[in-house]
Amino acid sequence: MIDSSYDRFFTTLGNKNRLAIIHYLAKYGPKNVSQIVDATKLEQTAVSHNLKMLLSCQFVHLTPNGKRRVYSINEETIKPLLTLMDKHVSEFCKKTCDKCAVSIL
Amino acid sequence: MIDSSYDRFFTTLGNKNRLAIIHYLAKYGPKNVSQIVDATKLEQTAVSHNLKMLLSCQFVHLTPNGKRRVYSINEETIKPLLTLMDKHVSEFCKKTCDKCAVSIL
DNA sequence: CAATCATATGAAAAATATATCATATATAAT
DNA sequence: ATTATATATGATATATTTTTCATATGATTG
Repeated sequence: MIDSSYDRFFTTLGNKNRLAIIHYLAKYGPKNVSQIVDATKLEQTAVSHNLKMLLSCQFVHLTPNGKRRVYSINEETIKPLLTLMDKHVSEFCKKTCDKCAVSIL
Repeated sequence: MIDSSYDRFFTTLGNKNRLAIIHYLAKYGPKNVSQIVDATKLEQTAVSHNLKMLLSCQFVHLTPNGKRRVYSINEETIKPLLTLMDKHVSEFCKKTCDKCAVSIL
């Protein structure tokens, strides 16, 4: 199954908390772990675990700064990706959004 | 968490078997359930369950034909999506593909 | 260099997703 | 109408993910 390579790619994105982190970084720019913890109200360890996954797929970049670890979004991939999703939602889920279980923002 | 709406969207894609179905339909055009079962070597019930999820996100379309149910890919979304993924993989995983756990096709 | 702050790691527990099994439904053929 | 074929559904079993907990590491400060 030659295409199963995308598997991890999508599962990494398919998670509320990781998407929350992505969204936060996309909106407010580079942030360190504590800031992400404060913003998302997730536990520090959960944030670290999720960031590790995001980093391993290179959806985020890491820039250590002293004892802080600053994460930033990989805009090149994430921005068009989210745009594509928005497009899909608005085209195919216009009036039947319960059908596709994706709410219109 | 305004962006959690994408959640189901990505989890639906983040599964080996559903990606196999998507890939098969993308490559060979509209197929009925039995054909998908034969091609993917999955159980019929598993295929039906997975098709239901894909349909609910409108990644595939359904055209009943007699007692057959013919599924086809939603090219408008799937094609650019896979293109985007390919791009990401080839840009960010060139030599370090173990890092992002996505193998180059 | 001991203490502290920021973050990461690994293992176990809890939650969620997926596969499987039994069965239902719908169309078609006899 | 009965039987066969194609597919779907719901409940449960199984597998995978995610969270949590305890602790480790690494940089900074006093």
